[in-house]
Amino acid sequence: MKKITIGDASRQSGVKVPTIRYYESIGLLAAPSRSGGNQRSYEPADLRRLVFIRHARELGFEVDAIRTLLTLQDDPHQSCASADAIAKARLADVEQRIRSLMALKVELETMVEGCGHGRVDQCRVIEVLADHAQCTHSHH
Amino acid sequence: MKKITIGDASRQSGVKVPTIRYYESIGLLAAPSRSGGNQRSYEPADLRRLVFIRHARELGFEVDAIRTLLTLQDDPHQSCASADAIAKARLADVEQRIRSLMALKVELETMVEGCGHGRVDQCRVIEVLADHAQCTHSHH
DNA sequence: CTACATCCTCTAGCGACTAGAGGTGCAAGA
DNA sequence: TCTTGCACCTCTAGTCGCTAGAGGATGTAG
Repeated sequence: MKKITIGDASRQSGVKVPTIRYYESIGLLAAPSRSGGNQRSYEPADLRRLVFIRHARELGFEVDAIRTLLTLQDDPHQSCASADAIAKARLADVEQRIRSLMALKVELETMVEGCGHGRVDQCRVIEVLADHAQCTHSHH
Repeated sequence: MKKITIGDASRQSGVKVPTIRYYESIGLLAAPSRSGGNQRSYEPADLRRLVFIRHARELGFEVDAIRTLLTLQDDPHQSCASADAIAKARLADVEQRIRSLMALKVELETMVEGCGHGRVDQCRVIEVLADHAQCTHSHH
């Protein structure tokens, strides 16, 4: 069997080399065996784990949540209630973020549209920032 | 005129006390005069600046962008092209974020809906994370 | 005068990496 | 065989925008 170096693992998983070492240092990925001159040598299972982690990070899961998801994956006979709860919490968070970003978008659009491209003292961008009362939304 | 302590400034601007000191340390807010036993004493103009900063932060502007916006505000005869550009860049960023969060939401919803609340080996949450090919969207 | 809140400075920590220094290992071409 | 040059190693420090805490000084109310 050919040995998988950290560089190969990086290319095959899409996780950068220093990030792989970082994941090892925080215990998200088990330390692999070393071959020859102290170089890390990975197994296919490690690659799958890295892809899992990358995908979860792309979905915005925090490292702690991923830690839990990984232990669940390691023991497939457990109830998946925890995984479900984590995903639901993340979904709620994403929905909340979308709501505030939408409000923010409206506010920024008003600012940009109101800018007459003249001097700063007529600029709505600066004006709105200086005087919160001018906001269309007052939720923040 | 009564002296405005850092605590008053905090209450009136909505910026926390350590954050005000932090803003001073990074040069976002000028160091105020000190009165008596070395305590900071603010002017009304400082309060307006703090509100400006807080509002800009709430809109997601980075400290560097705020620095530029503040220098623009200080010189109202300048062209507001920079302010406009900063706000437009921020708007584009917000729109991009909304788009990716929407895609993410769809993916999370699929995961959560697909969870049969049984054991982990039938859980779609874990499954989707382990195998990226199962994503409805493939942009990431 | 005594509490007690508020202020001061300074350092360290958060999350999730990223960058760089300074050194070793390894495979391929001359 | 030697050398070139990339990939690897460890370690520390930096990123961003704060936040927390230690340890001490000051200000105010009763």
